[in-house]
Amino acid sequence: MSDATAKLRAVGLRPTKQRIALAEQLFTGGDRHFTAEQLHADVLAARKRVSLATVYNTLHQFVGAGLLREVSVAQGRSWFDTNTGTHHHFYHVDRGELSDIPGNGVTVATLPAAPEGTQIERIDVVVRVRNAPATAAD
Amino acid sequence: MSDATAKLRAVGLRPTKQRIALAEQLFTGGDRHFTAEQLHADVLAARKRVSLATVYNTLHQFVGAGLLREVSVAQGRSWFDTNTGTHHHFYHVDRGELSDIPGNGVTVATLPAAPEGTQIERIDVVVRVRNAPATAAD
DNA sequence: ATAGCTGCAAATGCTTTGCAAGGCC
DNA sequence: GGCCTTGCAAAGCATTTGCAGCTAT
Repeated sequence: MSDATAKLRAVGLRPTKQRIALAEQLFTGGDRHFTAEQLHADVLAARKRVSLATVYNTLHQFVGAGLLREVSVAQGRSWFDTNTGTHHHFYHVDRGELSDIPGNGVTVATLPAAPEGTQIERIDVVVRVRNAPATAAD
Repeated sequence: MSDATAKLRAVGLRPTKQRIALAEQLFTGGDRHFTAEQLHADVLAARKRVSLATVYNTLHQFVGAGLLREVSVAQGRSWFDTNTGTHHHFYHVDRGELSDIPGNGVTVATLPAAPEGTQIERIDVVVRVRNAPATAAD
């Protein structure tokens, strides 16, 4: 029926009701950026009952399974992204919203050498934007 | 005596004992990266008495005054940086340490257009590194 | 049947706040 | 002296955890 089930099995997670509900919510439609609470609210709105604790647990399992990516943009709140490919973000400071930077709007030209004994895991680029001030006339 | 006092006055902050103690701790020596608790421990080690609450409050005042920059790399913990110029960071995932990327090890080649009605405030590049696995021979 | 999951609520960890006492100008 | 600061402890949030009951296989 839903391929959410298949997706879960593929990464070795038992397809339970709540994991399926969350997976359908997340992987249906385009890319999404959200916090645990937002997702929880969405699932409840879809009349599926899942506790916040389970949302958190599941989110981390999904990240571990490579189904999601976690993004650090604001202290005190975790953001998740269904787009696990290479791309970067806009973070709207005033509105507290995260969005993908379309296409290859950002390119990191020079790669730094990782410090002794370390290797690069990932590069995160966050372009912080804010409401533009009113134009001259006003 | 200490130019910490002058620095504080320059940004309109009354030079109190604790603000001076924190400023001296921060702006003496090279660039520093730290969390509120680390700074608190350092100040106590220097035999200055400042409460954690005051450290947090002061840190935010310093950020507001442009004396410090706040960096978001890990959820649940705020990092601060005495280097307010344009530069980027390495975040050592395994050790939970933040450090500057020397020189211009990173260059953002293409600047994305900010979304309608917004303007770019700042671009943060965080290169996440982790311990390199043991080499082949083991 | 059984190992793995879920939900609740309590616990945790970082950060903020309220308010009385204290310090700088 | 007056107003801004500080400190303590309590409050606040987001997130994690313990454990009994439930469920997919």
